Amino acid sequence: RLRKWQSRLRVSDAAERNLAFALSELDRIASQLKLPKHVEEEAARLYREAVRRGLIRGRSIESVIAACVYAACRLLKIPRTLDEIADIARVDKKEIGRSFRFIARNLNLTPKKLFVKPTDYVNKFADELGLSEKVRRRAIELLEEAYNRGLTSGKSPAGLVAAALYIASLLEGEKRTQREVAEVARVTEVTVRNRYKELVEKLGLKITL
Amino acid sequence: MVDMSKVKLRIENIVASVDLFTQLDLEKVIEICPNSKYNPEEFPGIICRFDEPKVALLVFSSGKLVVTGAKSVEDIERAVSKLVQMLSKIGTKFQRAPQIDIQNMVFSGDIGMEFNLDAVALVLPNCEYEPEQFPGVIYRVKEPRAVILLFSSGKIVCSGAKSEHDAWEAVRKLLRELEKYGLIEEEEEF
DNA sequence: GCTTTAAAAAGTAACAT
DNA sequence: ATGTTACTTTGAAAAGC
Repeated sequence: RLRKWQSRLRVSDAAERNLAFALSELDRIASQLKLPKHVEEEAARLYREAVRRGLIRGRSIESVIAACVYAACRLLKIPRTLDEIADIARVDKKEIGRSFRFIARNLNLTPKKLFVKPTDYVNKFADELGLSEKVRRRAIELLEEAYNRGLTSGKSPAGLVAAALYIASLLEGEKRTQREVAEVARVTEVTVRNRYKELVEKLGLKITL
Repeated sequence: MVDMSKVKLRIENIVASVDLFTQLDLEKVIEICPNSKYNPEEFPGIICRFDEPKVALLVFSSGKLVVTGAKSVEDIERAVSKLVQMLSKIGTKFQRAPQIDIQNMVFSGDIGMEFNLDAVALVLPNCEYEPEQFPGVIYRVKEPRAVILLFSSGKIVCSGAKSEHDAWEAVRKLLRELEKYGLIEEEEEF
């Protein structure tokens, strides 16, 4: 009986140590990303739930915590790219993505709950690019038009928003380069260019610059 | 009834496990396999490729094999016969006929209609859609067990099925769901 | 869990020219 | 700025770490 007792203590010790480590890792990521307190709390809630359901097995605590941070951002509509999280977490993007998809499946985080409007990304990227409200509005119009014409399905939302902002910045006379826009959206210039070409072509935009 | 008349499926790959019921000395087997690779350090089996039929075989010392890349069950049977003949020349004795089990079949296909994947993911239960990471909707069918990747073009990939019939059945179930949630009508907005 | 095999879908990325 | 090649996702088995 004593042995059983000791092993229980050991187990709870390990569980507590893991939780403490996970929460400190969460704190580190949240503060570096300057996330609102409620996002950090949501991520912690998701992590505890994932642990309770045994979803951590076979996955590193770090990748799951990073995945919970990303999921919390999505659920609370705080735009943050997976790349930004991968930069500070010490697991690669691929691993975080796998953990994210796994917890999303098992905690019933449906595409609907996780959906973040392109508008939110427009504002985030525009903030970082110092673009005006006029440019943002124009970019959003372009994105709605593109969506209605079936040009967005399957494409990277970040790439689409980047291209829309690039075009809007040209149209409104607040030009940003493809490189600048690609950098904040965390996509390559080639992606911005490809989306840009398609939007200009299929939406019949005339850009004379 | 679901309209499957425009749906197309094409076999792309078949994976089978095979038991030859004979232990194999891989050091001898490598000698008779032209283009083969064997690094026990990184992988315990010999990786062997045939041009006709065009398949890749993983040969293990237990006498078990994995045959991949085949486009038909017959290709797998021919590949196994070919290997058995090669092994016979090396003196391997066979007590009984090899047992072949189809483990996985991969199909590419087309539903014949375009989809707004955001709309699909919004209402289709048990699906995944993360366009930032992968352009298709991932839909898991319970029975028969299979997974279908649905792209905005209407093209699909079905994997995990153990027979062509199961693959068609899985696609039929996906279409039933799409129809049930009103995603089949040409809701293409122009 | 990982290692190795094959193949498609469509998108994005990496590196070369 | 293009073009090529390569990688993302799905599935399963093999023997062993």
